[in-house]
Amino acid sequence: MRTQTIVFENIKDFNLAHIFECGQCFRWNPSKDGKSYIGVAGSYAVKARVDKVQDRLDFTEVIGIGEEADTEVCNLTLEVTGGGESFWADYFDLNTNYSIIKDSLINNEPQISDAVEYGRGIRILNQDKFETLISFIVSQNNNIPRIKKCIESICRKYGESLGDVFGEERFAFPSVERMSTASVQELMDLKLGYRSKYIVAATEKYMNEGCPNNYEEVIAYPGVGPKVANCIMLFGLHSVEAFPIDTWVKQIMKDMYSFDENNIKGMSEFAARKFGAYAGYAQQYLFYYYRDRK
DNA sequence: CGGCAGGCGGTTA
DNA sequence: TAACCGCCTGCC
Repeated sequence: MRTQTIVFENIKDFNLAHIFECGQCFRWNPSKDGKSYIGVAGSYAVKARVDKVQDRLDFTEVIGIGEEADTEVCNLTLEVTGGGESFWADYFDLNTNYSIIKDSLINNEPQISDAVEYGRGIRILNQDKFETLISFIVSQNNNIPRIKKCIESICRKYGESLGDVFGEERFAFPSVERMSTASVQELMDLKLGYRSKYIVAATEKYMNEGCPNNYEEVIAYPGVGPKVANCIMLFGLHSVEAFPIDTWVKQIMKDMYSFDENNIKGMSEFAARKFGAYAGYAQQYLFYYYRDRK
């Protein structure tokens, strides 16, 4: 399939590895060239690359995906099968000033500064709501490689083919309508396990009621508890005050603030008080920092 | 083999 | 309301 190129210039606080490895998305992977990530967002395939902008305005250097161009000014180059500039600017949250967010977090809680520095190129993506709902139902009691495999299987079976892009066939995440054709047995065959019935029921509910708009509506979905609901709020609805508490965050809160690991309520209240409207960003910096150190 | 991985839903006390 | 338990699967 043909692609077009979109370039966003002079971006700060942006690092592909930080963005794609901080637990918010499941459909991006490093490309073999070591300088790009390839993914699918919405119904578009995309290859993303970052160039570091040097002192001379006419010279840029393509850097590897693990390298640092995030506190420096950089350019983001996207090869995409569709979507306009505004779609991709929104997807990558390019109109948000992360320097302000990071300064605010560190001022209110100096103990978080190492984590913020470590994940300083993180962006909270604006992902499709239905995809986020189903993906995080799949994520429960599950590990990342298998979550990615499960979601890829769903896309392959029910999603629209995007044709051969960047070396292999890519598939969009299925629409609600297409997903509603799936049976529990079919999903079991895709190795989704006991989450299969949740996915069928959640798709049905979404078909009937439309997109959930707040935490109470999200957690009312089958297979969605507090942790998954907060992930959907943060990653799907972009409610950046949401603070998902998973097994990693429990460990972090125990280590940093001596919380009992069962005291979820206490951790939530602490996060709301300490990080306020930016709790979701704090969660991402902390999660990425601690998980990478294990 | 048991334990565990970005939990949830149902049951029990 | 808190504590416990079973659950699909894959990997170590």
